[in-house]
Amino acid sequence: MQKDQLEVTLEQCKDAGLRRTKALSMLIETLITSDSPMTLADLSDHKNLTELCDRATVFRLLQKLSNKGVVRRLGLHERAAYFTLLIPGRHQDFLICTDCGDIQPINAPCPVHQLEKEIATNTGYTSLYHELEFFGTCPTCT
Amino acid sequence: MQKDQLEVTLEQCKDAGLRRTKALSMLIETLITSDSPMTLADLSDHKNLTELCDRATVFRLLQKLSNKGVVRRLGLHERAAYFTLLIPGRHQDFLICTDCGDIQPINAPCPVHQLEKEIATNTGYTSLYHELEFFGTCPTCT
DNA sequence: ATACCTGCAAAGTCTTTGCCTTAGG
DNA sequence: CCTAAGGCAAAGACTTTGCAGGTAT
Repeated sequence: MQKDQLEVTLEQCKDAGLRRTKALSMLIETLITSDSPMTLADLSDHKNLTELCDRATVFRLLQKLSNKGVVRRLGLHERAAYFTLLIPGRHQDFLICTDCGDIQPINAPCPVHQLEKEIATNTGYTSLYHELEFFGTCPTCT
Repeated sequence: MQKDQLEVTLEQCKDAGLRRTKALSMLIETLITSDSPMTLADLSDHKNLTELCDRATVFRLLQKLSNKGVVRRLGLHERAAYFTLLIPGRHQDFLICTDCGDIQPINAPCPVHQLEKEIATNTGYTSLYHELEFFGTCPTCT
């Protein structure tokens, strides 16, 4: 099943015009095997890849794969952290344009608080809070 | 109302042992006025602050304010972007420990997809997707 | 053959710190 | 006064790019 996924993804890459190199295969395999997202450093230092290729290669592969929509880049939009005042009782989720970077607050009630409570009880995590962001292309950039 | 918020927040800062300086007041005021989160650069280059103090000052203030729980730092946890394979029909949300950085996938059904559709219709954004992360202190780090 | 990939090393971009001066309380 | 805060400039931490040589197709 995971083996299939590797082939499927490599096929996608081929269709996208990428050559089938060892680095590419191993990168994809590593991502498939991992059950959570990985950073450039995680990947480049992973035993699968660290001997096999340079970090610049991993970087460029990830870059291409993001553009082709094969992988998704999470967090670090605009390469910087965002800060916001922490006002008790107030919570904001956001809608962000992946093209122009425009950020707007969402005024719909956040549907996540209930789940947050459940997670607290189920996992034993304390001081829970969440971040919810929607990304897409805004009408102007379409 | 917003004026009150400024005073309330400055009071918090005072309780936290911070001195009331021009830079601090203006930083808070700027954050209150903004309706979405701002980066270090946004703040430091903002007309309110750019002439008033150095970026290092803004940086240090934000750092203290985060520690005191007056502001929250969004995104860029671990100072790096995360990558994940984009498998159609599969979607993962995450639970992350703010102490040790442990990331685990959440297996509860994601309660956000419905809202995502509504947002698409209401705003005209296309290609919508979302990122949802829960943060807290894991049992081991408590 | 000929694009495309890579490794290496250098250049960028921001963040973070050290140190000495300034100024709240 | 005494200690926290701020300015300036240097140091870090990663990311990103240029170039010369290797490789899949």
